Amino acid sequence: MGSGYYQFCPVAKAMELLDERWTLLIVRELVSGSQQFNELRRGLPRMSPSLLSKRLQQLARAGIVERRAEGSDVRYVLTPGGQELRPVVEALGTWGVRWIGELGDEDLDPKLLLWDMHRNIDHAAVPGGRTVVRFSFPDAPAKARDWWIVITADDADVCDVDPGHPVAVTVSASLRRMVEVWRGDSGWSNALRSGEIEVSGPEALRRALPLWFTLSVFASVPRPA
Amino acid sequence: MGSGYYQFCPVAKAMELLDERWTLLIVRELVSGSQQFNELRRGLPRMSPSLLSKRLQQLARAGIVERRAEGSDVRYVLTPGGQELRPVVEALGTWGVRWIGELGDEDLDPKLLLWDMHRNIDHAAVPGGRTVVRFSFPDAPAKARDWWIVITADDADVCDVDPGHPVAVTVSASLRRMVEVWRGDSGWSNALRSGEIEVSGPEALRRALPLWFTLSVFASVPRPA
DNA sequence: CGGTATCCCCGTCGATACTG
DNA sequence: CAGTATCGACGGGGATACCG
Repeated sequence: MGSGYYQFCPVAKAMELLDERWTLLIVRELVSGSQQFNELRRGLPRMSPSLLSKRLQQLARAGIVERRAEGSDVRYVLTPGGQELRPVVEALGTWGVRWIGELGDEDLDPKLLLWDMHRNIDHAAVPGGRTVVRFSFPDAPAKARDWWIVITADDADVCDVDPGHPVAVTVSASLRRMVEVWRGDSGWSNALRSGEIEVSGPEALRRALPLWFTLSVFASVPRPA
Repeated sequence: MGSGYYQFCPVAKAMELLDERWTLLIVRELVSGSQQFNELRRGLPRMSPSLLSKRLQQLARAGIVERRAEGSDVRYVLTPGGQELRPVVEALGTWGVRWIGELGDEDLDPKLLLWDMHRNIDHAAVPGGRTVVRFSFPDAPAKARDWWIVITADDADVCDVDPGHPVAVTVSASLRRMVEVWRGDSGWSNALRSGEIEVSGPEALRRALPLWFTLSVFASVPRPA
């Protein structure tokens, strides 16, 4: 960037750091609980690893992130100053979900959707043992059509190939509708009633499934009239 | 920019618009009450007019700003969606004032300081008629050393040349200290007691002067321990 | 006052490959 | 897993001049 604004205004000073491409999305990921390098990458698929590396260094220099290496285990952790960026991220998301209505087809990344969903599972609501949910997006390109989330008592994994375990429930929907439900643009119940999302499997599980997934934190933001 | 993040996340969608250089500072200016093109420029001295023009068009296209031309009078006004960016600007400023401690000498722009101060005058606290306050920054370059604010009942003007009217009070300080007081990093009383800011003039006015200026909205943000 | 037009430099970012 | 290395294109944006 031109790098500096040459202003003493706190907003300007904050933006000198935060207006660079990707920076605030990295903070979002950290706020969401990601800590490892490749974990961050999964939440930022279009970002090159070198750029992520560079940004993490910048954030560390700025005192927003601390790099903690214990042996070969490396973790990026928000400092107290970094944690206070949470309100910034929340304000941006709240604004975004209200005022950026239109999502392009390019924005509908199933990998990202599943990655988001898997880390917001309400494990207490899911039956014990191992539960496999299959997602099917008939309108997506062949390679991105089928996904599985394998849920256990305290973990969840995303697969883009059949993990082999028996599937408890299958969710079938257009990618767009599924994203809209996740974001809270549209409700589960409407989408189910209209048949735009189909859930198949034993009735008890079918009914329970919407409770397994805690939706995006922005889903509950009221929308403009 | 690479322009898009290709994510449906509301934070990402918001940043697609707002992470471009200068954009959020324009919003800050609009939130602060500026409406005319050259008024905006005064709050963004280092921004080229062409870029400002371009950004305003982008903001208009995004539905954040409305361009209202009545005859030859042109005003840029925040739409309802734009007004809801206020919490974003406030969150950024609140974070910035807490965690970006160090201001470079380059950040200490007296023109910007006076511009900020003049639009935050508590006219009810200032004596009636015309009151002229002179600011003197001995450490600033010759051309930026002396400034005058001419305050009337419902207006205030900044001059960088002596407007000729009798001066009611003169404030003398280092630019840095004055900025720190304005931002709330340092209190009026400390700066006055230590002599780092000197106010000269009739005692009643000298005492009253700190009340004439409402400090930055971020001045009251509590600082980290 | 309210902008456009132009010009060119330099840094950013993206893509990809590769290493310990 | 956790990054570095390299490379090239592109375009953002800074400066300045100018117009109605």
